[in-house]
Amino acid sequence: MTTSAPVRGGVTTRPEPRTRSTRVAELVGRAHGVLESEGPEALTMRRLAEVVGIRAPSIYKHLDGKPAVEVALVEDGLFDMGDALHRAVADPGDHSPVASLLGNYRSEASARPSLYRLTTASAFPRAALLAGLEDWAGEPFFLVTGEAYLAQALWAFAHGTMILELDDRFLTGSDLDLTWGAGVAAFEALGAGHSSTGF
Amino acid sequence: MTTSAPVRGGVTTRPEPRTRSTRVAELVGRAHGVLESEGPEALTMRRLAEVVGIRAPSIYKHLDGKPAVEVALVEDGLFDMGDALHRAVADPGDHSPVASLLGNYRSEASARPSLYRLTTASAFPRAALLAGLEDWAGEPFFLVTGEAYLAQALWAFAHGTMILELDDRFLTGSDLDLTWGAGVAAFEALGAGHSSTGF
DNA sequence: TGACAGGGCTAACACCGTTAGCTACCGTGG
DNA sequence: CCACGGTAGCTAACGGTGTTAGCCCTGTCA
Repeated sequence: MTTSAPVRGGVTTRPEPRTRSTRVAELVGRAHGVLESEGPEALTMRRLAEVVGIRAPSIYKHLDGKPAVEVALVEDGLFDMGDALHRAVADPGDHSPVASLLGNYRSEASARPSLYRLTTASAFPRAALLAGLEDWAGEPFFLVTGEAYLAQALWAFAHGTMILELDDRFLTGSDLDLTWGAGVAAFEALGAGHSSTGF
Repeated sequence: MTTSAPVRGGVTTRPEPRTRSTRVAELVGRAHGVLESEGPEALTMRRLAEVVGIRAPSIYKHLDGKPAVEVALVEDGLFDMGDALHRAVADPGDHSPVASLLGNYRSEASARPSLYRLTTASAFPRAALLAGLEDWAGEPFFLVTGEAYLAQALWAFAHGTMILELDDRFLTGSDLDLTWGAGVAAFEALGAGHSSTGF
C-alpha cells in the first residue's frame, strides 16, 4: 500500500483579487465594519443596507446574496492572512520560523476575531472562494515544516489554539503565551523549521 | 513577574447528570436523531416538535427554549467524551498515552460530528452547562501531559485537527492518520506522556 | 426622441424562535 | 360529587431573517 501524499504542487502563487465596483467595495467595507464592531449576529442584510444608506433588497443589485457578502469578507481576510504568513517565513527576524509563523497567525486573527471565526466556520461556502486562495494562504505552514503532514498538524494546532483563545475556552488565568509556546516547542522538538531557510 | 498558572484544583469528579422527565428525555433523544441525521440547520423547534408528534410551542412546556435543547445535547456529548478520554488514560492498551487519548477523542467526535460541532461552536451558551462538566471532560489532557500548558496545547491540537477533519478542510488525498500521527509525535518528542502512568 | 440598463424602492413570502391565551384532561380535597 | 389546580397540548400572532417580484426613476446612447 502506497501512502498517498496530499495534493501539493509546486510553489503556489498569490491569486489575483476580484475587481469590485465602487458600490460593491463600499458594501464589503461597511460589512467589515459591522462584523467587527457589532458582531457576527449583527451582520444582516437589513443592517448592512442601513449603514450604507439603502434598503436590503437593493444589495441584491450588486451582490448575489448573503453568502456572496461573506465570501468577499473572507477573501479579504485570507489575503491579509496569507500576506502575514508569507512575510513571517520570509523574514522570521530573531524568532524561530515556527514561532514567527504562529506569531503572525495569532496577531492577524486577533486583529479581526469575528472575521477569523467566519473564515473558519463550518457552514461557510468554501467552494465559492477564489480558486487557489486558501492553498496560497496556507502554504507557509508547508514552507516552515518541509513536510506535508507535519504542516497540516502545525496548522491544526494553530487553528485550534486560535479559536479556543477567541472563544475564551481556556482555563481562567491562563497565560496563553505559554500555551502557544508549548506548541511551538513541541513542533520544534520534532525538527520543524530546521532546514526552513534553505527551502 | 510570576507566571500565573491556570486554575486547576485537585482531581476533578464526574458531575451528576441532570435528571430528566420521560418527555424531556424523549425530546432530547429525538433532537440527537435530527441533529445527526439531518444536520444542524434542520434542528429547529418546529422540526423537533414534528418528529415528537407535537407543535413547537408545546416544547416550551418542557424545555426553556432552543438553547436549553442544545445544552442538553451538549451535556450528553460531554459525558460520553469525558468517559472515552478517561478510559483512554486509564487503559492505553498497546498505544502511548497520548496516542490513546487522541484516538478516543477522534473516534468519539467522528461518531457524532454535528454534536461535536455544536459543542465547540462559538455561539454556544457554555455558561449554562452543568458546573464542572467541561473541566472533568478535559482533565485527561492534563493527566497525560502532567503540565497545564502542554495540556492546553495538546487539547488545542486535538480540537483543531478534529474540526478541520470534520469540515473537510485538509488537502484532498490526505491520509489523516498521518496528520494525527505527526501531532502525536510532536507532543511525545516534548516528553508528554513519559510519567503519565505514575500520575 | 426613444430604448434600455442601472440601481433604487415597496410589498410580500417562507422560515425562524418565541409568547399569549385558550382548552382539555386528570388527580385530589372538601 | 364537584370544584379546583396543575400539566400539557393547541392556535394565532409577533418580530426577525434571507430573499424574490415587480415597479419606477434616471442617465446614456443610438
